[in-house]
Amino acid sequence: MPVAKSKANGKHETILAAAVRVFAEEGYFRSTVSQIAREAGVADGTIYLYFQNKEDILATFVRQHSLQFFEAFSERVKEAKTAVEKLRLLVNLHFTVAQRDRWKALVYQVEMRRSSRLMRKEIKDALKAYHDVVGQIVEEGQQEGSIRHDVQLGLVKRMIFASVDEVITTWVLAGGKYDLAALADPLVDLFLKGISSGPA
Amino acid sequence: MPVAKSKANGKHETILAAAVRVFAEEGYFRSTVSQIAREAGVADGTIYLYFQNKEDILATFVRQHSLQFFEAFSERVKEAKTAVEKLRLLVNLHFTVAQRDRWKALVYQVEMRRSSRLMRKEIKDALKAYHDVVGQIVEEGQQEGSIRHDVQLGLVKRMIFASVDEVITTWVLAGGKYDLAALADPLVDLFLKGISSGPA
Amino acid sequence: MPVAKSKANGKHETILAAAVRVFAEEGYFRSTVSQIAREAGVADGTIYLYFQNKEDILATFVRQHSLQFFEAFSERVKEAKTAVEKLRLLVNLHFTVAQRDRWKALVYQVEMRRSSRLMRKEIKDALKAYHDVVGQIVEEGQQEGSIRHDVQLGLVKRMIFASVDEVITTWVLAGGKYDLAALADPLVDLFLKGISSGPA
Amino acid sequence: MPVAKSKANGKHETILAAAVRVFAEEGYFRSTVSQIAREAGVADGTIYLYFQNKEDILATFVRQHSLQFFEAFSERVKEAKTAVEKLRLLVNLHFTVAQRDRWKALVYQVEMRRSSRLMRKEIKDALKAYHDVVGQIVEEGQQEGSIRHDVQLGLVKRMIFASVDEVITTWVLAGGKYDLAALADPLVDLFLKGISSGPA
DNA sequence: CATGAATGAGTATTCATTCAT
DNA sequence: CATGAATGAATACTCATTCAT
Repeated sequence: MPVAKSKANGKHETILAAAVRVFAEEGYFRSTVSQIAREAGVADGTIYLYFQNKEDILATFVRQHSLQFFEAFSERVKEAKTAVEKLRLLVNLHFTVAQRDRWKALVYQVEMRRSSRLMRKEIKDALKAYHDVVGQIVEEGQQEGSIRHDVQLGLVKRMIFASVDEVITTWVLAGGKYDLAALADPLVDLFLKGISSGPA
Repeated sequence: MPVAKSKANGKHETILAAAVRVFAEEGYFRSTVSQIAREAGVADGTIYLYFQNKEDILATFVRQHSLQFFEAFSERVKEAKTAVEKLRLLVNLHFTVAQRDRWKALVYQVEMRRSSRLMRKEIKDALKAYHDVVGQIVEEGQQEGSIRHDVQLGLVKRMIFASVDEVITTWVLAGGKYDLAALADPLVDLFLKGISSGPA
Repeated sequence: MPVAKSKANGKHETILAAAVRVFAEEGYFRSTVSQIAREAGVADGTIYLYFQNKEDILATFVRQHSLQFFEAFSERVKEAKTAVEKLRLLVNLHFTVAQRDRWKALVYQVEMRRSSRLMRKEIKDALKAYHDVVGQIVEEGQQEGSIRHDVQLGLVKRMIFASVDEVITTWVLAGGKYDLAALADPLVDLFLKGISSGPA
Repeated sequence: MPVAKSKANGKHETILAAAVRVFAEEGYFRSTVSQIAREAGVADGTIYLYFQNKEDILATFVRQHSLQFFEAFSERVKEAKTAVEKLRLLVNLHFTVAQRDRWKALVYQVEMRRSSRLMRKEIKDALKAYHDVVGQIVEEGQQEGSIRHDVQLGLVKRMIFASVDEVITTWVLAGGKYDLAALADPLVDLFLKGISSGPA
């Protein structure tokens, strides 16, 4: 069964991978199409056989990376029974994926947000998908009775997303020196119990 | 006692204010030094009498904005007795300031992170200051007994900073349509009590 | 007797015809070899089996179009007895041919002159052939006594060629809205009698 | 009395003159902005302080050259009494101007027609001005009785313009080897008396 | 003969920064 | 202090042409 011709020889992937490496090292704006081509071992013009322009490379990566993440989550979420378990799983997966390929994480966390017009949509889509997942989990938890009803869903989504995102970004920028995945459970505990000592 | 010469005629501030407006409207990278000069009503070259380069304008704004924020906080924190009150005050102030000048907030929240080398330091400094303040509050709360001891301080700092930051950014990008300050208390409640319904 | 291989399956003509359409619509310089290939229904590389390069396509068309024109003239000139009749026939044919296929005329009149090196020769050849024909007619007329002897042949040739050419070009660029052939006789009358009212 | 600042130091003219030389030698399309800059002794970027883009340089030259030509004609036409004298003057001036600066003539005659969109208008304007002048002369001649009434004005205009144009172009492309101005009167004679020997 | 993926040379244009006035 | 004309490095993108299949 033949795959799409333009992807048959994997040049699409080769270029994408090369671009991620270059973006991670140089930053999106300082990266040059020629650099990416060199890193990918192709001619400059070849880039444009597979991507519309420089920004499209980044957008494609973001789209694809998001997709893979949520597919993986969909797959693994079946293991979880309760909403809390699902939340732990989500955060864990996020941290694990980031730890597995720091370059991808760097681009996804930091460089993605630098571009513009075209990117805005990709970022929005990715964020929305994340928010939706969190939202479902929270609502499920409320039905189960494990999560309070007197919370503003919008705030909860933002708190969880932003915190996870920030912890990863910090780890990435610190050079990936420590064990990121180990922070998943403590962070989820914070989400669940808060920092207050009393019964509030 | 004479003020610094470069600030004597207020041209420094004029340029800074103009730059913030331009950055907010065009985005840092698409902004042009000429645009800023025109907006400020000075010649292009004049910019370089008051700032080292384009990036320095942004860095100066960030530095100054941070400074003002923490000065204001230092002033107002005296009103607060407990750590929890201080936390509420911090978040409230952050939201209020953002709401007061959305353009500044836009640049501070969004554009600041787009630049590089030079900015890295400014961002770090600003973050560190914020983290320090949060850290002090949390430790104070722990001594008071109002905040649990079994939390990782680093995670708490990041959670609080990232969540506040994200809520503001969302508000800014949404065009400042709703009342931001009203979200301060609910958000702090989330920090304190978490989302879990049980006694944990 | 086999025909030239490259013309056996008519692909040569197919490409040529496609090119003329593309050149006419886009202009020579904005036209792309890929566009021509697509219009002709062949692969990009196939073009180069039948033509040396982009310019050669245009040159070939010009050469061929000129040839056909002068063959047609040679054929029809037999009908004419006097030099004046031949001149009328030449101009008439030129106008009629242009009117029959405006796209070809557009390329021949306008685009032909845009290319360079290689084209210079083709244009020269085409012009020379035209000049030769006019020259023969004029000389014949001088022998017949119908055309003055005190004219500079070079100027006469240029006047006739340029005027016919210009009238066609104007018609082409105007979108072929009016009847071009009807202008042949009035134009020849101008050549013959001039604009002066007196007996000169 | 100060001239417009941007033209005060003649850089506008310097660049224009340099461009004409480069266009004449290399042809418009093969000419490079860098070449023009070098020839003018300025930096590449300086070109864009005085012209919008490459094509604007050519357009400016054409506009200016046309203007100068018609101003000169307006001035000198006062010397002429009859329509025929005016016609001789027009053709003479055209030939003389071309002979005076062959480079300008080369660009005006040959390169001008190569560009596109923007140029279309300039060419049209220049042609129209020429046609108008010829048209006025012919009509004046008809009123005087020196020019026949049974001619199509449109054809006469085209014949005269095209013939003059072609004779100049031939001279230019031949390298300006012979005396162009000497051809003015014989050519006008052709226009007036035609080539026919009989009393028509 | 035919294909079309790959090539890579070639270029207009922008804009942060400088410096003579 | 202020100006703004001049600089020139830096870069994404196109497209005619080739050649392995």
